[in-house]
Amino acid sequence: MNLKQLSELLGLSQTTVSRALNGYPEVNEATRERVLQAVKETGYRPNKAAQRLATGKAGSIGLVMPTAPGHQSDVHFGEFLTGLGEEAVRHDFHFVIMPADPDDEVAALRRLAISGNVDALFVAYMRGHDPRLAMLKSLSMPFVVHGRSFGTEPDYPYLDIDNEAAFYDAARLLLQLGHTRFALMNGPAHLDFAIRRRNGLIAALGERGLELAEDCTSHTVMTDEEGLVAMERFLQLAERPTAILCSSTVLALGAIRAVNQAGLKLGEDISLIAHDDVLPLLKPENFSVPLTTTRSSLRAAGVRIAQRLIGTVKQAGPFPEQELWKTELIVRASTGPVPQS
Amino acid sequence: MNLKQLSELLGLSQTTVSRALNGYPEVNEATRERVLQAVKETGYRPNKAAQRLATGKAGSIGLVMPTAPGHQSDVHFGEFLTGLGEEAVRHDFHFVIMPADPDDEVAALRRLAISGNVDALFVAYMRGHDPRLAMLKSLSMPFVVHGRSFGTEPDYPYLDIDNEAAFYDAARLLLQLGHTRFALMNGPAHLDFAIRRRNGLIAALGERGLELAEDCTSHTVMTDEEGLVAMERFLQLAERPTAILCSSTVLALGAIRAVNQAGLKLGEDISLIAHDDVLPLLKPENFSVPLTTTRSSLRAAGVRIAQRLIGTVKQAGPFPEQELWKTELIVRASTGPVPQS
DNA sequence: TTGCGTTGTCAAAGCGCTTTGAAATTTCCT
DNA sequence: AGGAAATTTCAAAGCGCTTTGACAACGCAA
Repeated sequence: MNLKQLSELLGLSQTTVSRALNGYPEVNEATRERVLQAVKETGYRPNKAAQRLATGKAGSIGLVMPTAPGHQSDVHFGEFLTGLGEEAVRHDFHFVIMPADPDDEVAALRRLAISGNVDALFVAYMRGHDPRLAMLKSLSMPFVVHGRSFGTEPDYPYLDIDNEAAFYDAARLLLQLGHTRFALMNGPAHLDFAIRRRNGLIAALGERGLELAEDCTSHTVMTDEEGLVAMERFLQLAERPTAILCSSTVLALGAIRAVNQAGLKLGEDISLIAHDDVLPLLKPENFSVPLTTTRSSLRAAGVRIAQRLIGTVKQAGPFPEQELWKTELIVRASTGPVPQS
Repeated sequence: MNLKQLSELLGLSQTTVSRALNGYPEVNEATRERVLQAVKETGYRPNKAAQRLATGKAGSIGLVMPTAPGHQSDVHFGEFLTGLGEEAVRHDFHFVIMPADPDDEVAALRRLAISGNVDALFVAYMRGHDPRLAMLKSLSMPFVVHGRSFGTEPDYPYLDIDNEAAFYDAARLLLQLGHTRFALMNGPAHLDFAIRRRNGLIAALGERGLELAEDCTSHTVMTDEEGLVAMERFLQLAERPTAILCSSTVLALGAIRAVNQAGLKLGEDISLIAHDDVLPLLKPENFSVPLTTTRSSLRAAGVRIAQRLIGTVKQAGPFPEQELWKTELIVRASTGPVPQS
């Protein structure tokens, strides 16, 4: 069933039916009723591809999903997608997801944009000096970035959390508790959030004349295995750190296993603060020793970015171009005063 | 840059250029070279919507993502998607994801199909007597179901794991260890896998003249909180169960917390077997007491389903219509002989 | 009655691609 | 050399929709 058939059925022209459907004013109310009724009866749905071709709009936002045979799937991605979806469903928008090798992200993004399948782009996993930004700007397609790109002029639309402040504040808390030996379990070194969190920690330490030792820093993908390995390394150091900052509750999971296996007590021998993306699977309050965290909901960020993206496509703007969300520092039992020894 | 412009640039007709691009034989090799060269230089990409409109194929597979403001995001969904993506990227396919309220899945699926945006559909979260099957069959669009629908003639294309055998085997193991008091922590009662796993357990118990008590069964969404609550309830029973079957490692996470809080020892006081979807986040071997599991990789299932779906669209078939994968029973430390008491 | 502004409807063009059927060109065989 | 066959290219139609610009039909004032 297509427009033509429907209009023939009704004895109207395609134009009129199309207008009736799309809420144009220049059509008789009675006619509109009749059309709507027919749509209900026939179950007619406009062909999206044709609509897209005719209008240039498709009601969809595009994103690239990094994936590869060996590539670990990332819970953060799923959680974020849920947030996007929550908003998208309200506007009858959908997603076009292009899976791509992580090395191929720039090209994949370009393909997605040029394909003419999407109205707007969402970009995540930002890196320092991210090459995608220049490409995106040249594209004249709306986009919003989750995160920022360290070292690039921040003149693009983004939503980010204040990673630097988060870890600065977290470090300050631990400093006030008397800790002086810090370690950082971070995400991959080239990612923007990792850079900023590290800077936040270094800034706080610097104020007390302290430094972050090289061997007390780990940059890895954020899995619990890597957390375990990193923590085991820290624990074998001559000058064992007593305060750990951790970029993810996933990493913390492994780290805590290492602490337990070493027979140490979290919150007493070792204090740990992790960043909490509010993953439904990993609630800091449910850890055997509830975790002190810097918190910001990934899902909420997804909702907000979808709002901005969809709003822009629908010209419902204007939206703020840059948003920087504060994180919450939530103190639980995994932090305590520095142990006497 | 579109086909017309490109063809004018080359002094060829659109037809020839199109044919050159799509690998048709009736075009001179030299001409093809020239076209390919021009494409490289201009960065021309065919408009997908137009292609879709003209051919009826779009190189995309559609799926519905259940989502709602209160709705917990589901790790399993993300993991599965990764699997699909891993295969899709090899064929330059993408996904069209339609977020939809869980109550609206049938309608959402129909919208997605009729929209003309997708070549094939993937369907998950199957229920007993699932109403989507009849709709799908009437649609004349390829689809593959992950799971099955209990109570419906299995004449549709699916890939499922043998849930019944999995829990039957798991129960047998525990029976051999002397356990007689069983409990089941299952997923939502209307879901197909939950029905079959329960049946598997009941069958194994039946062979020994045992029954599964009503108050030793819980059907909940699979979060660690629900696992905790369910296990707490089991532990307060007069005739406390000693053998637990658990439909997810996520549930197990909560269950184990309850066991620990009650001062009991997993693998001694309580034996537990969980089904393991091989979530990267939740490795059974990394639990403080490594978990005995029935295992089947969700991601691998995703890859396989994508193969079948894409193969069908590309007419690369034939593919088996029905596949039933065996699960592995992997014994670790969370199971032990029934405690003497 | 004529003339004018509204209102409701329509035919036709166009979005960018594929594909059909025919035409132009080249190649081959006798 | 002449004609058939094979190769290469093309013009035009069509996919299903939106939108422009024109055209009836109507009511109403003059």
